[in-house]
Amino acid sequence: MAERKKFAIIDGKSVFYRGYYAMPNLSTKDGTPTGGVYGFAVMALEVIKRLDPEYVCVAWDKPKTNIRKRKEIYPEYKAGRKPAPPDFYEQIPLLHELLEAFGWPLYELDDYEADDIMGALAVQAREGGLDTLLVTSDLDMLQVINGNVHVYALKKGLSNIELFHPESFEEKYGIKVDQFLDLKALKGDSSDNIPGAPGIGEKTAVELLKNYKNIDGIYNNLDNIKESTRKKLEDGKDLVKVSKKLAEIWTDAPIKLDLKEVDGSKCDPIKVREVLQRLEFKTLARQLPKYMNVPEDEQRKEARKVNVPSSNHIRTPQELEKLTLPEAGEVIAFGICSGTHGQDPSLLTISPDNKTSITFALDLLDKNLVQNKLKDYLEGSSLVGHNIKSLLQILRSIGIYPKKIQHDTQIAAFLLSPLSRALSLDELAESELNIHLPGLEGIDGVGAEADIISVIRKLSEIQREELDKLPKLKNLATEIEWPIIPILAEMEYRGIELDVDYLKKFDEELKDSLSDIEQQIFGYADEEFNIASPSQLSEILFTKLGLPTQGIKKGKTAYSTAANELDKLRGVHPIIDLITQFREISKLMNTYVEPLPSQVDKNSRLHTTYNMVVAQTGRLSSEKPNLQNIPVKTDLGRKIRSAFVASEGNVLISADYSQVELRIAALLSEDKGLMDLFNRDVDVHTATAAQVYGREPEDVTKNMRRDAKVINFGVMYGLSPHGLSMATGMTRDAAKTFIDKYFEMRPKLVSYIESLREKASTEGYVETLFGRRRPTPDVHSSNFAVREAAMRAAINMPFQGTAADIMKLAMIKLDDALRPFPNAHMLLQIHDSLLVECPEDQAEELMHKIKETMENVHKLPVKLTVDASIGKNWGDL
DNA sequence: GGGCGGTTATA
DNA sequence: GTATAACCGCCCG
Repeated sequence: MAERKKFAIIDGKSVFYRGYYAMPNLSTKDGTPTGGVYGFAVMALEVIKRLDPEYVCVAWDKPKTNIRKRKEIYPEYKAGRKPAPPDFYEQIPLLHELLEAFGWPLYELDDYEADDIMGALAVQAREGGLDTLLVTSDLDMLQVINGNVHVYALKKGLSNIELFHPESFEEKYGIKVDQFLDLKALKGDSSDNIPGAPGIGEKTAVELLKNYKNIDGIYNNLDNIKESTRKKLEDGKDLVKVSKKLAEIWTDAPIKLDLKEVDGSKCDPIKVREVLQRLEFKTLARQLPKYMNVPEDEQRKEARKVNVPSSNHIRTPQELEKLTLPEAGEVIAFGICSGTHGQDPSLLTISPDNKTSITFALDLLDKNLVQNKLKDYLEGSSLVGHNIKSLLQILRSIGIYPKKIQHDTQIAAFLLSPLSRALSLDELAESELNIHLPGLEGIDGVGAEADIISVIRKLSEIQREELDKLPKLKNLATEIEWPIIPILAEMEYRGIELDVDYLKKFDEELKDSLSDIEQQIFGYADEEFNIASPSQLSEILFTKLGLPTQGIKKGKTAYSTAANELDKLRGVHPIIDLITQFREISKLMNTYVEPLPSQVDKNSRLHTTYNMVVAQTGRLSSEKPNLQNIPVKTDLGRKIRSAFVASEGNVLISADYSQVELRIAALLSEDKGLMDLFNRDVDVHTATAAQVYGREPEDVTKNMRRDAKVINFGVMYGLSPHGLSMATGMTRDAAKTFIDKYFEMRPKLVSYIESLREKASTEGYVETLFGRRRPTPDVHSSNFAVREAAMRAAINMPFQGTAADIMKLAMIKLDDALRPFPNAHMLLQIHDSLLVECPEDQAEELMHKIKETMENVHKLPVKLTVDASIGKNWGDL
């Protein structure tokens, strides 16, 4: 027997309403509210995916007229409902567009509520032999359940669905489906303002219905019902009657079910994609039911519309031999490898012009042959690509070292729109070109290369036009971002040597002292527990040992056990110091000592990956492993640094910019006093303290210098008097006086910070000396904390960001300066610090050269100072 | 296995 | 008070 076809009827407004409140703040870039539409789409599609119905439609409550007839029966019906907020209604036209794209008709009728439309359609569907699925967040519909009509009730959350059919209904409520209407008539419904019998709730009503079947049965047996309940039933008799009429779903709405109209296969996938894109529902676009997706061959065709480079696959030496390449010039390229840093390269595609693309099967071909063929061409050309740093790793693995970068679409996307996290090629194809780029996986990699190339080409054209409109940003790209790419690629590829044996021995020592400390902690706690679990630790400290909780921060569940909170308890109980030691050792073991040795290559070298498109300020970040947070502050930590060593015959040179960010604050604000301190080479914190406290520098105490240091840094983090008093332990008043005095001394710095606030508010972004931008949308947040945090980030960005730009520029200059020393290599960048490896006999000369190059990186009105040193390992520096 | 809170390493 | 990455425990699906 053929399965019955399924018909889903969605209660439009109720689902939309639930969605609206589930996603309160969603909006598109231009501020159009979209939360309701999103919530609706997620929930409706979830249901469609689960049920896979052949037919779908949406029933809608027509505004205002829809409840007239029930009001005639009971004027108070649905009274007391608050009007929905304006952005609720604003979204309805968007919902209509989405429904049209889905191919789901929307039915609405004067004088009939959505419930009634659903009821009428359900009856007709049953007569037509369909199974009907009512999708709603309103349990009223339960009364129409029967063997062929089921209800899918959406509950809180976006994918929380409860199915009701006659059996599950009975299980949940303890009565039969056909008693539901009477239940509602008895107990009422506050959301629709249906009265019911006053004083009768769900429990009583269910009990009565179990015993007497229905309302008539109950009223015929009043004598058998206990006094108090009987009284309520008698008094409420009229209201119960009215309630039943109100709650009853009508099935006589003048609507005719037309199967052609509700046929789900009418969906227009291209339009769905367009609408979802306009609404910026990117995740959703990837989670559509299959039939709503544009077929893959269609997607290919579309991608090729951008242009159609003919693709040539080189898989044999003969094919490689025959190939002729044009003159070096601009070339689009991308490559794929299965390892990291270009290891196990499998494929390289280049496109010298918009008519040609050539793909090299690197896994099949001899690397030397490919190198011979391509080296001069690629090293003479300028590259266009998406994440060129990875591409360079692949090229490097076959002995090709291009230096000229024309355009990187990933970095350009980040420069133009740093808030966007969607920077992968397929995401950009989707968002910028409206092209769905099928992944390479699963289709043998063949055929997709031409599409990828054309997407990169089109993207780069668009981005270059955008950059042309922002000359400073364009300059940043060409002078800093593009040239730093091959330098970072080289640094990553080269890696740094790790003394694995040394670390393994260190690990043994740490293990011993950790288990010792652990035992002592268990001794004090008088039980074993997981010290690494903040909740268990908090329980032990504050409940079992009863340590004072006064002044200790509280998290969501327990009192905080963070280091600064435990500090307040030092001396109160010996367990505190032990925990601090336990934390330090386990952190070092778990994050550095144990994982790092397992990540070295066959030459004992560690290779990090620098990311240029994460930090909003333009800093690099380092990952897998992060080599920008190798410990240095504690003695134990420095031992880990000592495991980073120069290779045989070489030494390491460390070169750190001293106080860069504060120097940049001085030059950006043109504060003469601050600039003068740096240009006179004096200790800036001591000098600041001397000025604020009105003393001679030699009379400045350690504490005075410390306070001055806090405020010097604090200014760059956008600090408040409250924050300062917290950090220094001064009273609020003392902090305020201190700050006032400081601001008096640094008038230009103060006005510059004010101008940053202003710029963030009015222009919507702040920028570095070199034109790198950071958008500041949250300075307009209605949430005070969010708004203030955004302001602080905005104030900090030009300082931190300009420092980052300067360091990158220094690396570019240094790359040039080191050219005569082919055995000297930059290894690591740690924001304001560079680590270089070179032969021992060149160290002294190179150290001075590095210092010189970094200090004179750019003509600036404030002197930059670099501290440099030489050693056999990083711990010595 | 993924997401999140809590914690800590660096600049 | 700025900017990150990575660990662990814990809860969920």
